[in-house]
Amino acid sequence: MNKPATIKDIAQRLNVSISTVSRSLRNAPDVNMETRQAVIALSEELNYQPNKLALSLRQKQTHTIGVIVPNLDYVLSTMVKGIDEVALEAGYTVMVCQSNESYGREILNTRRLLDSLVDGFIISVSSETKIVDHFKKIQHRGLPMVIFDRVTPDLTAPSVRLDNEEGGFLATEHLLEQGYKRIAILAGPVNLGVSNSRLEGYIKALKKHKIKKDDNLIIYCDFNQDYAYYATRELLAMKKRPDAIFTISDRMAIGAMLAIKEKGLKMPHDIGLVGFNNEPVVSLVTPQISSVDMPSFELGKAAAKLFIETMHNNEDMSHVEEVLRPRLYVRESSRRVMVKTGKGK
Amino acid sequence: MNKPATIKDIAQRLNVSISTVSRSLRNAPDVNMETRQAVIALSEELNYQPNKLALSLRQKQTHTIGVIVPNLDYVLSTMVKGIDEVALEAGYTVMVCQSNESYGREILNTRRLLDSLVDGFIISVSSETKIVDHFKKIQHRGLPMVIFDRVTPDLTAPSVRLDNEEGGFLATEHLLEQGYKRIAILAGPVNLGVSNSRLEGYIKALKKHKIKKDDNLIIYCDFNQDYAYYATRELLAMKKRPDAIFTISDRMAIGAMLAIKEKGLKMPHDIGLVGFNNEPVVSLVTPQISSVDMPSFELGKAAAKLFIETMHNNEDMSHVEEVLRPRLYVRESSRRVMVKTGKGK
DNA sequence: TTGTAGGCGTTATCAT
DNA sequence: ATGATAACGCCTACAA
Repeated sequence: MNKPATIKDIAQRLNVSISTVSRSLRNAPDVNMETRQAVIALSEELNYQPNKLALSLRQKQTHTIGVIVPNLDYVLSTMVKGIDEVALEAGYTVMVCQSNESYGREILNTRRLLDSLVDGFIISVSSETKIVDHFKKIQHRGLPMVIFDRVTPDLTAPSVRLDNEEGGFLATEHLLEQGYKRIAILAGPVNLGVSNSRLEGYIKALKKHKIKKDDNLIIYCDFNQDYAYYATRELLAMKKRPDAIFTISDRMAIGAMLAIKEKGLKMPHDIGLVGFNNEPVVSLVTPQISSVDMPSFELGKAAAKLFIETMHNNEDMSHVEEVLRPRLYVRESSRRVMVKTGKGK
Repeated sequence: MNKPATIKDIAQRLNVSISTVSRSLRNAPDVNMETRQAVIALSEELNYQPNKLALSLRQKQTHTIGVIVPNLDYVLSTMVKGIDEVALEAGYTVMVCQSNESYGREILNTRRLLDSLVDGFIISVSSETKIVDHFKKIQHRGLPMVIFDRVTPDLTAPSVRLDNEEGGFLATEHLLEQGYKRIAILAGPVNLGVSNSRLEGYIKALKKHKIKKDDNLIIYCDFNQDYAYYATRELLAMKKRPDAIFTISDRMAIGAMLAIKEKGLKMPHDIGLVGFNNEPVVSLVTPQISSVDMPSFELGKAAAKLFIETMHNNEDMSHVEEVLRPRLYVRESSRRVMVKTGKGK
């Protein structure tokens, strides 16, 4: 039940004024060595910790970063870990809110964090979000904000993301090089930036290899194992079925895999499969699934670093755009011929 | 750049005193209808939000709960989601810190959260933690604290956990009923409570079925896929190798599975396997792995509810112990004969 | 070198 | 019904 000590307590016990104590504790210039030492000694004895609320109230910063993420699955929780690491290092505390991919929830979270007087935001946008006024409100308040992973063109803010187009390109070109001809793509929700970019990469690779795009092989579906399963079933029921599938997430790759197995097709012989994210699960299933690696931890760290910079930098950083390069991990699900890229992790 | 409005702003614009505004906003009894309405109207127009720092400073509560977890893997992040849900509902904000299974980091997190003046704690203990003085400090401050999932006998605090012994019992008895005779267990780290309890359940089941315990079949190892893999290799190299393995986590079950496959043994025919937690991954691998379900989300919610109760309740709740019952999901890795328990999820 | 006083935004007590 | 004022814990001119 012992209440934390305050500078007032220390001042009283030492018969000095509050300001002297305050000064001593923050080693201000004008203060007698002896009094200072006495203050420090006593403050340590009493286990003095400055009251953060009072501090924050006074200096109008909470040293807290509001982080909003659509969920806490493997990839995002790894990113958050990266953010946490860097933020802690820089003396910031992180407050994480999940929007559960819900637009309404995201607005709520933004408001809550704004009410909590966080010093700024690090954000990954929910898949449901089309209007971003709630985020603009943040900027309108003059608070720094960094977007990561899922960026959106509607927001002018510093951002960190993977080169998703490159990722889509890598995956698709790999399949082409393995001799697959009719490559389908399970792209994510239509409005989501990452989906589009990965799709762009897919199209680019086809173009480069002079394969003409077949819209029947481009399936938009939710970031979801079940959807991917059903979508794949339909793909495999086509007269001219695809001989390879690129899914823009591993979760979807799993769904596709289940449908492929159910149909009795063998990977990589009958059909090739490549996922995205390189989550641990891809090397646990049989066959192991090739996947484009998402450097989650690094990306999280980069986002936090960029935030700190934005924070300490008066210049306008809103056009800074950090792009990490993806790498493909080739595994059993798509390896038919000699391997050209990295293997395992 | 528009700074948030304060009651002072409102007071000035309305030519009334600060206290009148304050009263109007918190519909206190003594206040004129007209002035109140004027205040409310303006406060809405200015989008007034009370400053949480000032509030907290004044009333000495932050409405924030500090949550410390060893990691944010599937199980724990689901639990945190449960905590979050209930806390939000009750008007609390949650601050999550990961200890990364590190004792030192846990101490650091405790201190940070204490410094942040959280109103209390919801904690799951790191596997490395043997001394719990840092947690006792919390109680010493008079702050409520609830332990969940990984409880420890050294701490007298309200807790929520799974009946781990029952879980161990269920898994083991199931294997026995499937006709397995030599059942090995990959128990976790020795000091960890959950490990011991699940092991207790295992032993209890053996006793009940008059099988004598063989210490060579009890392997203590880290909560870790690789360790489990190597441990299983050794088990399978024994002269009289086990014909079933119960691992106290799914991660470990995966490790065991890899070793089993490598050895060329078939599940469930040659050897049975049961895991713990019932993570989604167990039904993605081949064969699908039987597992004791951990109701993570529910457990998280229960922990938060218990916290809120403890908070609002003056009585001593430190001996309240909520225990959730586990349930076994039988899958391919251990189903040899007629099924008696639930299937799928 | 040290102390006094005002303020951060809010609520609560006491007058008016 | 309303207003002044002190207080929460801290910092910082300014005064001494």
